[in-house]
Amino acid sequence: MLDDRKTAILSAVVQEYITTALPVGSTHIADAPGVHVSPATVRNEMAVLEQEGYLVQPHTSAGRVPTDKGYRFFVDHLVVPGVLDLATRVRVGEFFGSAHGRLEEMLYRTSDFLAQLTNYAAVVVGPPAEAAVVRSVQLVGLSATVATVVVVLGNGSVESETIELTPGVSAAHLANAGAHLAGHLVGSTLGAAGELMPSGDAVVDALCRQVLDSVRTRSSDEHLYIGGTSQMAASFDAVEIVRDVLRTLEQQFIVVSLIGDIVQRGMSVAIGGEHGVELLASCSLVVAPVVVDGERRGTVGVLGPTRMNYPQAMATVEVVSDQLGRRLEES
Amino acid sequence: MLDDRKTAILSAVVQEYITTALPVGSTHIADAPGVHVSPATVRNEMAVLEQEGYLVQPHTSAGRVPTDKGYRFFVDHLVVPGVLDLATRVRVGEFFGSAHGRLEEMLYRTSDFLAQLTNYAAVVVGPPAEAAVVRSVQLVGLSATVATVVVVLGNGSVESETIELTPGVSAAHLANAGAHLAGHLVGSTLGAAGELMPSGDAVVDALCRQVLDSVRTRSSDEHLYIGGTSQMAASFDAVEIVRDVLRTLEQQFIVVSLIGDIVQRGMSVAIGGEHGVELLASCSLVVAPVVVDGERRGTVGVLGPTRMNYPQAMATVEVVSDQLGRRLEES
DNA sequence: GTTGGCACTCCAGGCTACCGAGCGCCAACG
DNA sequence: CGTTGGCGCTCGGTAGCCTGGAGTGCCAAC
Repeated sequence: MLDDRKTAILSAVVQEYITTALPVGSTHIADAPGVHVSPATVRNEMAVLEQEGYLVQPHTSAGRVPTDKGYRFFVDHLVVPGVLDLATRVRVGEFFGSAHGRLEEMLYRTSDFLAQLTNYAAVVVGPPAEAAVVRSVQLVGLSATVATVVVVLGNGSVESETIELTPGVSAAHLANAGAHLAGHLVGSTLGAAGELMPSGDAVVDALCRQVLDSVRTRSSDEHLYIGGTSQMAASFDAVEIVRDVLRTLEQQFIVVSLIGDIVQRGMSVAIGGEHGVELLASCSLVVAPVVVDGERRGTVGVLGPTRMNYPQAMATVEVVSDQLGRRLEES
Repeated sequence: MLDDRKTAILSAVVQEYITTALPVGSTHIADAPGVHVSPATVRNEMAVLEQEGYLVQPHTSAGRVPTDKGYRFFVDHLVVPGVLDLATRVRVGEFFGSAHGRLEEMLYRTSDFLAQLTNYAAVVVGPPAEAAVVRSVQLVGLSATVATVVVVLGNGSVESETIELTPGVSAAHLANAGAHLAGHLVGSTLGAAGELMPSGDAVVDALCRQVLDSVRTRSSDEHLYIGGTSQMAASFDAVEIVRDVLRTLEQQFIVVSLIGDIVQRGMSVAIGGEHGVELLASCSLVVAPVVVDGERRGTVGVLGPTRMNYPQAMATVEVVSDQLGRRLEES
């Protein structure tokens, strides 16, 4: 595809641009490791790289800047799986060692932590509730027309939902339905639980179905935790981009489906326009699935400018997702 | 304090600056309502207003810009409690009419809604858990060493906390403690519940105390919901300010205590430096308590630039807090 | 006290010039 | 034939200069 020298040059351009954010000229690259030729030669090669779409010039006679395709080649072929520096590994270890408390809180703090490590915004998609074992189901009446259903899951998360009661449902109905549901669900997962047994009371059965529907709907949408928006703001200098990114992050379902899409396609990095979300065109996303007991349970990732530090981001995301998975395995 | 004409001039300057964001010159307000004098006279008056600290010039021979003190006078003496336009009132009505579901979700959606109405960032501080009536307490063991306590409150919110069990606590202990706590707490508020009765079992009593402590600690900190950070980003044009504001918002406890402080002092508007939070020096905060059954239960507010549209923001915050209070009364 | 007039100040925007970084091309070299 | 040094060219960025306009402060006159 690209010969060794072009590869070395592309790599040097990407790395230089990542650190300086300035278009990279031939002389800056001439004696980079793996290159060591005259600037003139570098220019010739760069012209080719530009024709092939790996680099662009902001204007004639300026230095070169990597394109999305250039970054793509870089992450696919040139990022060595490098080990994270010791200090960071220690910090990660300490963080997860002392992490405790409710699942939701831990996930939020993880996103914040990841943002601090990378200096980009970080996202954590929580484990879907439907995959966790139900430990308890409870139906609590709040008024004549409103009740709350509370489901406690084995991974430490608690899902609750408010439901409107149809008139004629009494406290006894609620209690029966609660017991019936508990018998049906406790010990299995929300996703796997089969059809509900009839209880012998039509009102109770209808109520159970209503509760189950409402819980199922909710439990299928994944929770999103976003940290480090301020670091994101710091890595762009155009306020319009910051606004666009924030606007996108506010619509959590976009982000969740975007991340789901990336992971589904087996990718770990989405660069610039690749993901197809207009407002995030100047961003890249580095993600890694969180694996618990051999299955994917959520995702962690960082969101930064396309000129983000991919090696560092990838390594950090990798370590954090791994540790988070282990942490979740314990419970 | 200020004679009528100075007052009218100050008011005109503030309003003009709010809409244009440009320093205001004497000719622009010479024939504003309540002024109607020549530019020269306006200039004389403006010079006095500047000496007294209500206005500043960005540089010699530029127009005037209000100071924090100028805004303060404006909101204290010149904002007529004006009624919100009909369209907005209708929107608010529709919003709360269709609001349902979990308390947390509704509060989040409220903050988002308020942000859209005002075009500033919006904050909602949830009702403190300790003031709500406990409807159910449940203790669920997750493993030999971890349990979750779930408290369902009368206002529809659900508080949960994970606790570490001391070795030797059995499932039976958990069940006993759960029942004991339920008997103690259900029907009263977390804040008001008195001393725990001894149950006759030392292990159970210790466990109950542990749970109660942990729930009490958590229930005293108020939950914060922030919406419309993107609108905030749009109203500043310096990316550093956006970053600073985001950084502050990320540390929720700062915002919560700031808002609590403002409300406590009986204020509804904090302008620029008044609140003492360095990073928010170029922001103003308009807040209103949410009153449920005659008592303060949370707060709503908006956070915008010091040159925000105070009349509109104040009216909107007022209406939303009022409607939210009514909505919460229903449950 | 209010007003028109006048001189002054300062910013914003446009214009020019210039410098430097960078490129492409080409001829020469090994 | 790939590599290299050289040369001319092209831009962007910065600095300097000018000018127009908006605005002020002051003063004298009403």
